[in-house]
Amino acid sequence: MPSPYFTKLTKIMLLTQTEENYLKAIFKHSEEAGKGVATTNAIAIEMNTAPASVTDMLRRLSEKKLINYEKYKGVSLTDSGRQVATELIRKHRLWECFLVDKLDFEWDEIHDIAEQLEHVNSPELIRRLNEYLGTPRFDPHGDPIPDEHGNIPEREFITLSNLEPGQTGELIGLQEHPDSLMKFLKKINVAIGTKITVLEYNEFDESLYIQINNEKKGGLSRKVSDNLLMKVI
Amino acid sequence: MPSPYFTKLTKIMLLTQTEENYLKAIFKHSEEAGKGVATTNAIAIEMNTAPASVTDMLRRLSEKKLINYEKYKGVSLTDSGRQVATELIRKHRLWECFLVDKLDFEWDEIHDIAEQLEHVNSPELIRRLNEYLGTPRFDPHGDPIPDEHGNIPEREFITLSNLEPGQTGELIGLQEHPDSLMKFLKKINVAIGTKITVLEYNEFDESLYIQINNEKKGGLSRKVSDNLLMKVI
DNA sequence: TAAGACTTTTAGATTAATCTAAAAATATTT
DNA sequence: AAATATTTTTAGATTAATCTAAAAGTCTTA
Repeated sequence: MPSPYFTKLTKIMLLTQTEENYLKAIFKHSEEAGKGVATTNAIAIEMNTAPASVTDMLRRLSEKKLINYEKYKGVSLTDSGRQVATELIRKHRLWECFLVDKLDFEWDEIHDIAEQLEHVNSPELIRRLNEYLGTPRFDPHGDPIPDEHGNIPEREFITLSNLEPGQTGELIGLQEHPDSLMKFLKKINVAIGTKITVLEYNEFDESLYIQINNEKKGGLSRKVSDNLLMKVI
Repeated sequence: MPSPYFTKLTKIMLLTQTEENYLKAIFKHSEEAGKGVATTNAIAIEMNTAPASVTDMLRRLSEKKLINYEKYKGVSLTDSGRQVATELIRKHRLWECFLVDKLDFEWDEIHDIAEQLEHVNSPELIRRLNEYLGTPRFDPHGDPIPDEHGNIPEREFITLSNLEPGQTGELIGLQEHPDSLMKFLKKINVAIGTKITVLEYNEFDESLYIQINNEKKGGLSRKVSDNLLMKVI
């Protein structure tokens, strides 16, 4: 309707998967990382490309007004860039819920599949998927799922490494979730929701002696306990 | 394991989405259409590209041994090309089942979404999705779903236009399913499984006077009745 | 603060997928 | 079987996304 009266042109810009992935990488290394801006190098490492390729893409994303970019000064997302990024994260995490809740995948098997599914473009699909899953707020790794407006639920947590001997907490998420960590946790029977009691703190290597769900006891390295996000109970 | 003893190198060739779409188009215009070979022009129309682009792609698919191609002679799928094509069709139709059965989409809303989902690459995902859906043999349009080996269930049918007055049939599929046809059928309350009785044949324009599910009566053009695949009951 | 180290950008190529225009091959019709 | 029409291929460009090598900018540290 070419009328002079319409006020808001919600331009639906079709992005390539690559562009989408760059926006996610920028989100991760600026806002999510707590820094204001992402650096070219960080993005290159995240995307597994040469820094020169990143510079090139930054120029293009900047032209499309998805990022704020000044040469040599790092990069941050504009409002519309942030909207795209959080929508992708929302889609990724909803699909992860689907894979675990409905198709019985395990939490260490879903990332690569969700990485593909997140690029499927259909707002109605996501609306219905979200409803079908019961509007989950967290994904199978405990990561918060942004809502339609890009608001991300806050989690209050303390890392297991910061619990005092005697305290018990419930696992609500992971700081990072590399495959190796998830496989290890599976082996010792720790998952989202598991209760862990700190029995002893070992000063020498900063490891913990813990009890899992009031049953098995065992040791846990500092590196692992740093990655476990707990709610004290 | 670089051993001289392994015999079968199941080369998993990663194809681009575009290449995959060409293979589907070739399948549609050769085997599925009952012809031996697909022509450059037919593929160009199907893919919405210039014939020159098709020629280019044919050269590349031929190099990858996915098609049999001789200049000016048309093109057919090799065994591995056919395997890729039927897997795509399988994925497409399983996703369509998911969209309708689980997310309550209607049959005229699912094609474009399934067109994207079919390119997600994860055999395990499809294995589980198929199981989750109860191993359906036909999709929401009544189209047969190829099995893992590319075997396509046969349907026996007669078009509604070939039923005699007095005969009743059940709708089991559509010859083609453009949006306009599906929307029309929705409006007159005809869907897969609907029973249709032919009451009269109108010689002048070859239209039919029919009764739907022993209730409403109405007329149907030849063009529509040619597209309705029925099982006589 | 100047030298060296590191980061980032520029320059120039490459590949996949596309286009238009023109040439070549095949098919159809008189 | 010529002439004409249609289909298909070739030739030469273009765009997105990537690369390597080299130049430019910024940071760190001696």
